[in-house]
Amino acid sequence: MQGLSKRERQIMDVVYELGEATATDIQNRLPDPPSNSAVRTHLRILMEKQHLQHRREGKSYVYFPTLDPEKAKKRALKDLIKTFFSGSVEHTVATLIGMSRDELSDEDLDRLSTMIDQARKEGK
Amino acid sequence: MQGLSKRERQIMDVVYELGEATATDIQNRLPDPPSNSAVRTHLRILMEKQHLQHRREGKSYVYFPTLDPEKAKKRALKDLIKTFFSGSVEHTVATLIGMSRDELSDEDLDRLSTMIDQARKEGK
DNA sequence: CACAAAGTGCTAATTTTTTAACACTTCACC
DNA sequence: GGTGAAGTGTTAAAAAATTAGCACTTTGTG
Repeated sequence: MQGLSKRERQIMDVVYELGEATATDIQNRLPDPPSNSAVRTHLRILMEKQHLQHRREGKSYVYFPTLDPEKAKKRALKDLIKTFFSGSVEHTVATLIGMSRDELSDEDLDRLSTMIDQARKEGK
Repeated sequence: MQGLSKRERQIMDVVYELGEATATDIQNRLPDPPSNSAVRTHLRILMEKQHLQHRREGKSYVYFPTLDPEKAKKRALKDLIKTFFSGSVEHTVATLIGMSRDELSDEDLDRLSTMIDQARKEGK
């Protein structure tokens, strides 16, 4: 009962991806979707565990993460870097750029260069 | 029985982090460590599921991932970017640099600049 | 080659997760 | 304010994951 089960993890991932979502939204995006009722049971438990909040919207509830999205992103990145990149940010960025040369336009690369220059200045 | 259970995921993460590991190595690094015997049962299942291989070394087996580490890294990054960054590599790199200015030396940043320049040339 | 130490695999029981049924609530509309 | 469609919460059964016990195997050493 500690941490998140596999299904719970999947649901949190959907919520993070969408930003916020109803039970039905989630059901539609879950792999091997269970009944709507089953999804709602998970949502209730995720509320108890404080991973989700909800607000009413018309007839239904809209669920969204308790943790600030920025923090969630950073945390996910940090964990991944620890597991797969021996904690090396540089190695991670290198892989990222290497694996997606196709997807990055010259403008994207320019913006990244600028960001790095700025980091250098601010770091000093 | 499809995909990885939570424990199995934890074990795979330890193996990726260490590169290769014995049952005891893994037991020592697992949160709420179960018996050595329990760990070994998971390892056997992960072999059946083709996520791990092993070789004998002295008395014990040393386990390592079936999937090429490079591919594993890229895959993990891709999933995370989809879930947390709407698929945007640029946004991911930006967050990465932003969140770890402290950890990156000027030399690291120089190397990253060079990498980006190179990506720009090769992309054309 | 007999022994002890360290390691292994199988099995079956326990615990956790996952599920859907069903009765209840909310809302729009006539 | 009655009706139906859409949504909700609770509960308990079913399925999956997790665990440790124990008998077996391997290896090094006298």
